[in-house]
Amino acid sequence: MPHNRPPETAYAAALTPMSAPPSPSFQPLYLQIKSLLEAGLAAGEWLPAQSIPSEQELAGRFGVSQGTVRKAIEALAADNLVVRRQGKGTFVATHTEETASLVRFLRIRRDDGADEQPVSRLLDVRRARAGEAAARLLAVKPGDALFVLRRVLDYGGVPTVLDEITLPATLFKGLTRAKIDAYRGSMYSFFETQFGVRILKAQEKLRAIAADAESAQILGVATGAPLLAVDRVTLTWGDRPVELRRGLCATQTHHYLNELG
Amino acid sequence: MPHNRPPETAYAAALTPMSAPPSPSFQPLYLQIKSLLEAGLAAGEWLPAQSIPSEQELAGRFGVSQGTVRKAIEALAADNLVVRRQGKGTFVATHTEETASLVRFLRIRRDDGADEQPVSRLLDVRRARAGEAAARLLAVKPGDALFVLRRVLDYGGVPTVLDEITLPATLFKGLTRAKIDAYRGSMYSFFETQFGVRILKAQEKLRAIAADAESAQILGVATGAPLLAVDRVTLTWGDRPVELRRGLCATQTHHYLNELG
DNA sequence: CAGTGGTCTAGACCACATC
DNA sequence: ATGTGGTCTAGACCACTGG
Repeated sequence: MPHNRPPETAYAAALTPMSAPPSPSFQPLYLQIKSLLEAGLAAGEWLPAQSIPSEQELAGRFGVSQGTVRKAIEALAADNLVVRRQGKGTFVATHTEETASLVRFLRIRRDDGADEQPVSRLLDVRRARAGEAAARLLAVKPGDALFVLRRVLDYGGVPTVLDEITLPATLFKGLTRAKIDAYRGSMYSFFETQFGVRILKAQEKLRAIAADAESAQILGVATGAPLLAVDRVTLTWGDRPVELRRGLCATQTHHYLNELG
Repeated sequence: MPHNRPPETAYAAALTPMSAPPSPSFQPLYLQIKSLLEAGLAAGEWLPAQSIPSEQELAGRFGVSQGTVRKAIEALAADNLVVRRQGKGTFVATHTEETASLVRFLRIRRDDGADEQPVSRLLDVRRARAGEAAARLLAVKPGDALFVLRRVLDYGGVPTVLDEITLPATLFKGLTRAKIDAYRGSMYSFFETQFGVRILKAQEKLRAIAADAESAQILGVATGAPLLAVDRVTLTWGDRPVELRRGLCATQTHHYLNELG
């Protein structure tokens, strides 16, 4: 079998094998293929929970060996973009039907280690306009329309986390309190299925602050009591920010868990 | 080349290829080899910063192909146990001369994003005996000898983190204040080079607490001010705990950064 | 130059899921 | 029986390092 086969699709024409003349921005084949697959995923070519083509199929399409496609897909799986299932196929990752979603994006745990699922209680949904800070973090213009919703997470009936969630209105057109109340499932599953907004990663900054009167009342602590403030920026494809979230956590019986590898 | 070659060393005799009769606790060859290499690392067969044998060498020693050894080593590298350097070899990971160490195990950052290296100031070193809680977390017996040291991390000259570090005396024989003061480098580099204690991973639990009088005075905040409390259990080979650490962080100008993948 | 890890290919066979 | 991903092998060539 000759090493240089003819390109079989438009894809293959864009690929640069390692044997090509050296270039300052060279990428190995499998990373180029990973990027192509990532672009397809971002473009919605394959939807969450659907399977992507088999390794054989992709190898033929790209004009490379199965092993090279495998390395690309393994890299996607390492980034939590797809899930591989032996005997079945490779599937686009989703926040629905995924227990990992709660573990991945909700780090609050009971002190005794028991894994207790919180119950979410929506307080209010309002419209607002982006201030300077929010606009910068969300990559929108100051004055752009936003949704701001607040909710409480009850752990074993005890209010423990007060979340204020800020969303750009353009990405969440038609969001209403009724829709949120009607939805069964996690917030990010809601974003994904109802608005096509795929949450991929997030950055959190943690601080200790003193509770203001309102937060204290909602969380059942004294005004001025120390609270764990978790400021999250949530990202989708291309590291575009799509959510701002401030969580205030009462840490008398619960804590924020982090594993350092 | 025949598929079934004779075992070349005692290692190879212990390996179970996939073609063997199915067993309840089967592991693929590359994971078995990973375990063997991990055992060698834990036993100190290759010391930090030294190189391990080449892929070819190991493939011969284990009686498997180079590709299988490669997968084992790649898994070790993903666990931060070794570092691969093209053209040079594969090296045992170390906390010295490693900028990643600070990034990996110290998550406090300045709010403005500038990466400022903290300066460590040792307050005191004392001997103590393990209470119930410390004994359980450190897997020692209550009453066992401990070292407890306290230090302050100054960021830009401003005291920001107050650490209380608890160590089992058996693992850190001969630890004195003078030795710590004399050492240039990170705490974990100190453990590694002076006591042969290799820090591999850690688990942190974060809470917001009110500053007691002494901590407040050291950190330059008011008594009762909210502080971020970071309770860390640090682990070495075999997930054996070797350090307990409580960090109290003033989060007026700094925060604890966490990336959720 | 030789030796190392990094990429890529080709093909065999195994384990699992579905029909 | 078929198709999927998972393991393993063998060998080629590339890229980087150092003598």
